[in-house]
Amino acid sequence: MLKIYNTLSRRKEEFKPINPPHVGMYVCGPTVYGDAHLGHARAAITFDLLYRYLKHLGYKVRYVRNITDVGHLENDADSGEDKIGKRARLEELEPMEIVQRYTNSYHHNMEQINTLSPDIEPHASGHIIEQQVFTEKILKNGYAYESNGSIYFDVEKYNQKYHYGKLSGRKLEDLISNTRDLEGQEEKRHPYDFALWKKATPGHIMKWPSKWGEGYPGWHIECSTMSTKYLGDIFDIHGGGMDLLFPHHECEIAQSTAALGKESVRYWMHNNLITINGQKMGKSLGNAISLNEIFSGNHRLLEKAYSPMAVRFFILQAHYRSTLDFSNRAIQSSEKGLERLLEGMETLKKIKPATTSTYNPEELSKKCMEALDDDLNTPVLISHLFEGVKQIHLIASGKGSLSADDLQKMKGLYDTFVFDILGLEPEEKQAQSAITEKLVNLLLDLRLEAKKRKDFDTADNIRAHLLENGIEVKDTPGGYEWQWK
RNA sequence: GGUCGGUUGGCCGAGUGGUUAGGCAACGGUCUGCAAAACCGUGUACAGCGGUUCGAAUCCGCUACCGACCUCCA
Repeated sequence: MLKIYNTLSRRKEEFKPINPPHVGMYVCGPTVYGDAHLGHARAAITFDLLYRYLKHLGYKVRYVRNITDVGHLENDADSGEDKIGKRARLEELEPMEIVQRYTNSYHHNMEQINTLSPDIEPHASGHIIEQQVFTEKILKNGYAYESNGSIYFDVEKYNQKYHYGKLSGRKLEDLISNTRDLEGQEEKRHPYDFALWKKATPGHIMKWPSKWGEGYPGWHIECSTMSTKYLGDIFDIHGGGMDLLFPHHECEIAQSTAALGKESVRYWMHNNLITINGQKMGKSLGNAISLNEIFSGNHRLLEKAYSPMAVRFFILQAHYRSTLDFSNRAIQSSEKGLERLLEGMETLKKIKPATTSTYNPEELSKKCMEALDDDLNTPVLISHLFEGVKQIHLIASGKGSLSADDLQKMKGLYDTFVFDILGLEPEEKQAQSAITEKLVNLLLDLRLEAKKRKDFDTADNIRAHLLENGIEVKDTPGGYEWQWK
């Protein structure tokens, strides 16, 4: 039975869909004004894992992940400007050109790390009207007010009936004393009120007409609007990064509750952040490593390039609710661990069935399921898979055996957990043309003959040269194996 | 300042009242012409101080340190 940690209750809860076998799942996607970084990968992989596992359990999942392509307010010296618009001016591009470029780039990266596409990927810019309608509902219910062409959410009014801060564990009184003074807040009744619709300043390039004048939607309204549009007023799971918990998700709850009179989300799930040298990685901190940089090794903090699968495995080796500290050393150990796991699966393929079994794959399978059922505990799952690899080697070296039936189960288990659920895939080996293969085999045949003559100088020479060219040779009794390194 | 979370062996990272997490690295051995791979074996880990308990890394309290959120962020 699957248990997931619900941020709302701060404990693990049994997962019960509202309308089984259907599951609705909404995840906050990227704001497309820059390349995706490690943090985007972690969120995407966390919820990809959940998506894959729910499907494995037989649920019919609708996975919705948005693309934020409407500029949000940026709070720096150029306050009032939005990110996408600012980027567009710098690069002298149409805002939608920026959006398209980074959306494409995001999709490409997500494909590289082997995440499945969401079933629906709504764009905020394609739902301006819905967001206006949603805002009107909140206005009509009396939880928002118009001020100088902008619409703000009335947090205090809301808090009289509901609890603003229930998700992040805050009280309004605390918020009152802790809200920073920001520019341009005279329009708001209270500093913690937030915009549902913002009037466009003259220089603002991304804007749409509305009954309140030219403007653009507020920071949080797109998620309330699009999640309920595609998943219904009440749906099962809402996910996102820990950093979105407040204020973003808190505001979402307030908006949806104010508009619909009920809470939309049953289970709130948050993945933790990736740190670099113990510090949060973030664009604003300038220490974010983009996925393109990781895959190319082109970043001052990187000793070398790391493959998409090394990144995926690295992320899965930590529990999604723990911070994960990135370092060359840490990801290199994951890289090697993944190799060992995949090689174990190759070894498994070569095992010949026996009449009896010394190992029970079903117990392993059970333990793996239990790990996932326990709030997606992938590190424990992976540790079980490594235990299994130990058994595979034992059996392959003749110190154990598997019946044909158990062998089949073992293979099925690994395919299911490693490929289908963890979403790992064998590294792409260097393209092997038939002619290369023949030449390598020819060299190794010659080496074998040299070895028979006890001409070890020649044999070692061939092996060393092949290794220089990325080919690793392993001797076997009376023969050899080789692979691209 | 407020709120929340963390501190596990050389590194990463699970666990959470009594039993080996796991990976990487290291060391010894088997195998090998030598390697590689594989296998076998090896680590007196739970920030500090008190308390509860037959028993605590795990519960409680205090202290120290680190981090996150409170501002756009995965």
